[in-house]
Amino acid sequence: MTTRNMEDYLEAIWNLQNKKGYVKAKDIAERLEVSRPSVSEMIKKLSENSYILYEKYGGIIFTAKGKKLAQEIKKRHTLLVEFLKIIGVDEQSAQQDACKLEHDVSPETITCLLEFVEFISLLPESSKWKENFQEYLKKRGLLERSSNKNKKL
Amino acid sequence: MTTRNMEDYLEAIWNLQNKKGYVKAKDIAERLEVSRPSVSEMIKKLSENSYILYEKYGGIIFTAKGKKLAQEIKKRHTLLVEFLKIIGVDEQSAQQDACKLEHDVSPETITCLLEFVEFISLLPESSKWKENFQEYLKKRGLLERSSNKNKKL
DNA sequence: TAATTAAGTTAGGTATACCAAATAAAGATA
DNA sequence: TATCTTTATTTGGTATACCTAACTTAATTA
Repeated sequence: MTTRNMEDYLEAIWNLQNKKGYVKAKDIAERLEVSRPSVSEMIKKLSENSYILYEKYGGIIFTAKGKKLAQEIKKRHTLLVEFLKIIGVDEQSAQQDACKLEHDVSPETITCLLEFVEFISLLPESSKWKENFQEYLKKRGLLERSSNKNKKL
Repeated sequence: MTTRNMEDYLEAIWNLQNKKGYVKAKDIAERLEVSRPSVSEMIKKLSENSYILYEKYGGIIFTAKGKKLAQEIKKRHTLLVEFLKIIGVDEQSAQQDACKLEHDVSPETITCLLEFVEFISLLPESSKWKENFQEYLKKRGLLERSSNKNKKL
């Protein structure tokens, strides 16, 4: 089994791979804001669990298993961001939240989210779903936000 | 700051409190499926952090701070369950997912979810949103599920 | 009330994930 | 090529959260 941390590292490696074509421990450390010893440790662990191939002081390559998992994580992330944006979360917060939430959504919920996102995006223009929702948010904002300022939930 | 674990314990204590009127370490252990020593440890920690009042071998009472936090957590949980059910997740999975997700949703996302849930529930019957979504899911199920059986995402 | 059972705590140990400091290897440059 | 710099690893230590086994306190019941 993978821990949420292993998933974070795999995702980071995946992203770096796609962005730069190669992956250095230093870059992982920067991206995840952890120390290099932490990265060394995790690389060892991911390697022991056959998610990546790694030789000391060498490069990092995904195994088939690792690649598959990294792609799944990435898809979950993308889906969550899409969804969060639909309900009005701004891009940056959506990215941040997705990073955390992606570890805990069950496959069933993922399926439902996927269907929801597809459903919304396939709505005919005439349905005006987005406009209605926007309108609702706007009204709500005008009417209630002021009295809700300190309600954090 | 609270860890996600502290939040889990606070929520469990809150729920037991409301259900039974009092809280025993044993019950917390059962509900969270952890050992009694783990509960002792966490009780100590929550007490040190002034979320609860506790005397050895005695009862557990929330402080104002603890009560406030427990209520927030509970609200987040309830909201998440409501939302998940709207998009078609079954009750049980919704409960389970909410337990995990509730620790990681940002206040901003909570607000958006809340607005979304309210928007949906306030839709006039004539909008037939739910019916349309149901219909969509049904069609999708018939058309694509068979070819998607092994796609886990 | 004394003995038994149930509940809670302490002691000691595991696993994950983090860190700083020290060391080792690789890569760059003089 | 020898030195210096960068990068990576090892070492040793922290914090969280978990556990079992042993012990203590409280509650029950004989």
